[in-house]
Amino acid sequence: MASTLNLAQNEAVTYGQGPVLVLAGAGAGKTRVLTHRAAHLLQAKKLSPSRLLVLTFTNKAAREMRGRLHTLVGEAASEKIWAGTFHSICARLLRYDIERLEAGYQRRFVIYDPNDQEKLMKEVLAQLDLDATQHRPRGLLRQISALKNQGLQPADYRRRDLGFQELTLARVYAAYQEQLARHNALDFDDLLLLPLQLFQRFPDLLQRYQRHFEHILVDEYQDTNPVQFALLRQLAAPQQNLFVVGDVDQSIYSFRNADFQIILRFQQDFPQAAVIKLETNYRSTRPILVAANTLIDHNRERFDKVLLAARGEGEAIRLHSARNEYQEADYVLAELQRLVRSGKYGYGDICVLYRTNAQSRLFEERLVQQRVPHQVVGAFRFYDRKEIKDLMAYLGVIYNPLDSLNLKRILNTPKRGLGAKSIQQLEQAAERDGLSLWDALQTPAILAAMPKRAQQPLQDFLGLMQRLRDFKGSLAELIQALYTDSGYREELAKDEESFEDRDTYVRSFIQAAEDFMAPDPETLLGDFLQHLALISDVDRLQESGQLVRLMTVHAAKGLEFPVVFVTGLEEGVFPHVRAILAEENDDDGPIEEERRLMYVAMTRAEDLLYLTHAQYRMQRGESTYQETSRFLEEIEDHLGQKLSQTSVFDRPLSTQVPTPPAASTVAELDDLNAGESVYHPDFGSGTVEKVYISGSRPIAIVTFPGGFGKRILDLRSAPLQRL
DNA sequence: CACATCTGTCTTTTT
DNA sequence: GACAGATGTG
Repeated sequence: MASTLNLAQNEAVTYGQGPVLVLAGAGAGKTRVLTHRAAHLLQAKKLSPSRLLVLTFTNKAAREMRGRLHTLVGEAASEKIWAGTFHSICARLLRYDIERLEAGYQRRFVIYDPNDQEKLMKEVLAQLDLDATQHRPRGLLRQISALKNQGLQPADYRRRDLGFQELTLARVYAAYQEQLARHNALDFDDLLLLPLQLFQRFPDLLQRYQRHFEHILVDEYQDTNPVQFALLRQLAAPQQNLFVVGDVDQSIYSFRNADFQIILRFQQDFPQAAVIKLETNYRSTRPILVAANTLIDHNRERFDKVLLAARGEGEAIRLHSARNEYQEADYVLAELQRLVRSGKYGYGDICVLYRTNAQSRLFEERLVQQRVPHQVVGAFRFYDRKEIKDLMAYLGVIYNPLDSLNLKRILNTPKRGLGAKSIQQLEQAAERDGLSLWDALQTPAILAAMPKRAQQPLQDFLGLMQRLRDFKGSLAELIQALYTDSGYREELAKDEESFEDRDTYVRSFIQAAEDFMAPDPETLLGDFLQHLALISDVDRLQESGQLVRLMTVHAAKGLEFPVVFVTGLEEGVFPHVRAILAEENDDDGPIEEERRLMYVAMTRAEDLLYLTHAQYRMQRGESTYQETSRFLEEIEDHLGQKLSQTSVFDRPLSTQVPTPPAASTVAELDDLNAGESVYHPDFGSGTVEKVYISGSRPIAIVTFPGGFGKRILDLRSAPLQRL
């Protein structure tokens, strides 16, 4: 077995052939090594660019690598290499050969995102006469995803000895898969699985790709899932010229079936493998690194590795205990404003991290109030906007008429008077005649049988789609045409208040189509739709501009910032409750993953690291007392101040401020009426707008002047006092 | 048929 | 506080 080598970056770059595993800690220059390895192969080894396959974790990473290779090996070569995520590369392969599979997929397939999947699953459940409240669509989809990732097809699974529950799952799985094929749609799992099936069924195809890709480079190898591994292993089989880089301690995607055992097993899977360790961190100052090392050392399952700081001493980590989430946001805002005013840092040097997207709201509100330029990565995505999705649905149907899900979405968008009844009748007719919804629409006899008042709208819709499908012009012109000709723009214009915003979004969507480059005009629409489906949140991180960035820790993987705030360090938030619950059931996996996540968060920081937590936080409409995160305790010795000092006044509100016990609060406020004045410790005094019961909960809507606006408060728990 | 309002449910991370 | 689904109203 090959030995483990401690090499400098440049030696790793030029290291021999055959399988190579580079284990590199955070900030050790993984991306640099990968990029230079690519350049080395292209230049010194005279590898033809199209023979190089680079698999990155995000499309952004691929784009950036191309950019850097640009300067290293020239534009022509960098454009010719195959670089992208597993998903986008697989989609590309499938576009060529998917029709070879018997399931009935066609070249022009579309990709269904989780929203689409859920809609489809609801239809499947209805079709099987299963109650969607009893069989949760999301739960079923998760289980199906797990089966797919074990390589189990519906038929394979059925053959097993199944219990009653599992039998239902087997039926649902089979029906779901059949529906996908009928829609000519793939989900994210299929995107990886179908190429594997193709390779198994058609060895000639596999051989072609094996011969084609002489070298394969993989980034973030610790987050590879078993299906991706199977693909890699097959593609790399003949020469095993596989060069992977990763860090076990940064494996944070197990919920997506990533398995860090794959990186741990590399030497067993490839006995010829050389293992190179890069243990010098060039990113962070010593206090940050020492704390991060201390934290991750609490994990049991890991390779022993300590990061050495190439940079010297720096400022101590700063801890802040806020009373509640509002004051946490205030602190972060005040602090980052102070840093910017000091002149040492710009807004673009600062990043605010949190565990869940829901936490972003307060920070964003404050940033807007204070007019601080910022960008929220993820959260509410541009492509999730209704108007954009509606237009995308049109494009989807134009491209792939079998996409009945999107067809149903646009049949009555904008409103044409085709309600649920008409659509249902159409579906039944299609079902009866074994036609797709689209083909049913093309059948005169079916149309004639529709109710009178649906006739004209249906004719109009058909005419519109016909014109759009025959449209000659650029992609941007097509979208512009469908925007106006469908009457969609007119419908948006009816709401004067929102029209300007929405129209602007649509125009930037059209601009995006205008800017979109595809190698072949023939496949432009397909490429564009694929791009939209596979684009990730960080992919849209704006490169330029001095903007404060807000994102989840997951989204921050691979990024670095001079100043980082890690917020919400509370038991239940970070680490997340789910992990804590698993731990109580003797499963330490999830909590260790949370710890790795914390490790990732901390190691994003170059100079300054802030850790914050709140003692109270609103969760599901209730203000709850939050225990300090265990992660803070684990690194207590390395914090600029002692945790205990701040923990001392971590007292429940009731013992600190003389607030009446909950029961009497409700009793007292029970007869609260609109128009009364109340006092809230966080928002000050306000006026009651409305009092009502929501379900079993007494709710008051209170307006607070002074920037806090309208708040919905649960009277059982809100610390309100009458004035 | 379209829109408004109410009610019950709910733990996260994403290609 | 968000969201989906149900129910009520014009």
